[in-house]
Amino acid sequence: MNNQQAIKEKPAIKDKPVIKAKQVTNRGEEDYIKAIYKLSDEAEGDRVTNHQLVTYFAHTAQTVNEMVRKLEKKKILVYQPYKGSLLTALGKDEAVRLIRAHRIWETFLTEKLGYAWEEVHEEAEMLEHLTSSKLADKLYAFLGAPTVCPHGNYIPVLSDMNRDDLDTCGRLKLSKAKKGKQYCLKGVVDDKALLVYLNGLAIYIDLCFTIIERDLISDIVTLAYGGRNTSLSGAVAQKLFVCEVYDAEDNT
Amino acid sequence: MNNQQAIKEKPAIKDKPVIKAKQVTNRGEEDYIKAIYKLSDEAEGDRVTNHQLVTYFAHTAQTVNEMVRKLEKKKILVYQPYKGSLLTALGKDEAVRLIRAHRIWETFLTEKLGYAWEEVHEEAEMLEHLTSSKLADKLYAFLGAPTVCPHGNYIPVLSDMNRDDLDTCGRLKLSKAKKGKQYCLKGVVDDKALLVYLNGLAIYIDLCFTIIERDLISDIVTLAYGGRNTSLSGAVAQKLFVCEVYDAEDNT
DNA sequence: ATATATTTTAAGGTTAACCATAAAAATTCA
DNA sequence: TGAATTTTTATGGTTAACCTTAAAATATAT
Ligand SMILES: [Mn+2]
Ligand SMILES: [Mn+2]
Ligand SMILES: [Mn+2]
Ligand SMILES: [Mn+2]
Repeated sequence: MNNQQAIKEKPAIKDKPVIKAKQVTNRGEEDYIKAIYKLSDEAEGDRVTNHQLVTYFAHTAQTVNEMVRKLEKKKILVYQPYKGSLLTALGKDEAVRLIRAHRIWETFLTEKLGYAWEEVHEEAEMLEHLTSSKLADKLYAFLGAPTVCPHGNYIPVLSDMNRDDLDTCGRLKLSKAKKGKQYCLKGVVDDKALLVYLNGLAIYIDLCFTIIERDLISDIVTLAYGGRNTSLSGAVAQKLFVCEVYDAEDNT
Repeated sequence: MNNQQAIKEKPAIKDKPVIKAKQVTNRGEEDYIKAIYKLSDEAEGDRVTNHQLVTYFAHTAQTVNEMVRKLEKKKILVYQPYKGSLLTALGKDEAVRLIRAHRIWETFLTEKLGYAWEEVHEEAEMLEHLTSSKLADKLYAFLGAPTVCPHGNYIPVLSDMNRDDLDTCGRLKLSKAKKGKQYCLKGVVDDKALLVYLNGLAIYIDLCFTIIERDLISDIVTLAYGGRNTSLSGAVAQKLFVCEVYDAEDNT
């Protein structure tokens, strides 16, 4: 209905249809991979049970089973009924890639755009799925190759791909810290309610404090910092990662 | 099956399930909105026919019809069979919001991450759908409130929301330019093949040139710039937007 | 060793976004 | 004013990612 129908020569420059998103894995699958990677830290034998995924995602057992079986077919994990799932090397690479992208975005949003640390997780949770290695690497370089995200968690690099202790390395859960010693906060679990709670207590990454009380019966840790004392439940203390401070400096 | 089942007190800080992506419109719909907005520039009476969408997306007529009817139900457009679709005010706002996000991302990718201008469209095409107004505004401020994207197209701001001439304002298609006059390239259609082609010809935004030949029979424009002459087809010239340069400066 | 509880899976459903085939309706052209 | 062409729409499919209900398999605890 227009000019050139017989003159069809070179692949001329013409209006191209919008590109189709054709990814290998999609958001649903990718979030399962990350979840299994994360949950396998705590679980015995590193296996992640379907039940863990049911509670983590608030999906039905049926849905979890379907997803797990699908990822199994894709060689991303090995699944044993009643035992749980174990990521393959392929699956771990995927997980680390996603966690890397996630933390890079979180760093970008806080460092460059001025987001608060409790605001970045949701955004990163979406952006991570659209992040090619190229984009991740360019962003990472732009940020100056940061080692940690705003919550103090390590941003993995390629050489970390198969390290299993990504989230602990060198750090200690505050719940395992000892009375009388001094610690520095180096990481927190990225949970919005927790982050807002910590804001209210003026607790942030790199804060140093002394443990002045450790009540093992009520499971309460009491910290002293900035001229105040704060008591935290064991549940919260389990979500804070610290390093011991050896040189006893003044930190009022 | 664990510690506190009777002690259910405050909304305690516990593991939250991963957030669910709950957007009002999704990628498919959003790309239709943008397409209708873009195509309505050229179309008569601003209406966009289903046929235009069929060729634009390379979707079937059936699919286009379904999407159009769905968007109609959502009050995003008004559709008249055999006539075409017209965006409502709501639809236009959506379109401009998306175009704004798209161009902001493109600017970020080139200005901050060093992407080439032909590499950014696909990335932006995905990122735009995950961009809240908050994110768009923060990115925009971070970029220093740029007026144009890497392809020279205007980045709309809120006050532009209902302007219809977003993509022309003040500029002229090179295909309409006159022999002997001098012009400055101010914008190009964001088409990858075109961008790569222009790279090869050392043609970029803000290049100034003189039209030394305008062959209306063969539909060819010949430009002189940087000590060279280049001939472009009318099809290409239609995708370049220029401003006339009045002060005849030296630009060899 | 059973009974109970938990976990898995079978069977079938929903919605979104696509597809194909073909009938119906409107437009355009001679 | 037909006849040819184009546009729309009715019907029915597919896949991905969720769901419910309920049966089957396994684990655990007495
Ligand atoms: Mn996070
Ligand atoms: Mn995610
Ligand atoms: Mn673009
Ligand atoms: Mn898009």
